[in-house]
Amino acid sequence: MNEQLRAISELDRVIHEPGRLMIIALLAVVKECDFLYLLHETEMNKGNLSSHLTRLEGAGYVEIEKTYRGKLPQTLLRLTRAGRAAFDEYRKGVKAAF
Amino acid sequence: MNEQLRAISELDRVIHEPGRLMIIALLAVVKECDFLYLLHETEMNKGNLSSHLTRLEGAGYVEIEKTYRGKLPQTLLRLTRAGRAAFDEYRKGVKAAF
DNA sequence: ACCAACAAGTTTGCATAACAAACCAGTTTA
DNA sequence: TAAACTGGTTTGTTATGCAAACTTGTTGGT
Repeated sequence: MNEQLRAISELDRVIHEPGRLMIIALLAVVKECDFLYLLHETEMNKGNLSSHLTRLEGAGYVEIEKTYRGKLPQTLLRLTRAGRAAFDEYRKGVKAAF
Repeated sequence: MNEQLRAISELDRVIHEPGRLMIIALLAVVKECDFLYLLHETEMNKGNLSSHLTRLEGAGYVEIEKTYRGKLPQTLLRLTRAGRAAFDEYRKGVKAAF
């Protein structure tokens, strides 16, 4: 297998999924945001966004903090250190593949 | 949605799958090859490779020609014009996303 | 001549995964 | 006080990727 194909085959599938890639790319820039911001920015539906976030949390890439804004629930999201590292790695892989 | 996210969300899912991305990246370079070459080069198993190729054929991205090498069957693969165009588009999307 | 092993793929079955609809707890508005 | 809205989560269905098993034919051994 050549280098290009190797790079492709080693891409992190958790990050590779476009829905999650959008989430991570956003969090990499804004550091922290809430569920609704992600919802509007990514144009996903709520169920979808929720499950992708849960998946990212399970992978240790995203931190989910549940709090309140006034009396309404609010979910805050941040990239973990591991998440940032995985994203950097993913980008290196993409660069290597193209 | 910002430009980066738009680019991500519009990535062609048929091409985005790493298995198929490897196939297409290879075919984009070599123009034509056979099943076994792809098999060894991508390190997939046969079943997997076969179904990805069928999917790519269904999308109109790859042409499958069944022939013989001596008495043994041989399957030749080429990118179609549409396949090349889709791959170019995909790469533009990736560039735009990172 | 016959049977086992191999070549080149394809089909089948299963476990995940993505997606959207339905749901839920609490809050604000009319 | 009931209807509608907020901010999500859970559930159910569909699709997908994957590998094991199968298929069709060929070659090799005895």
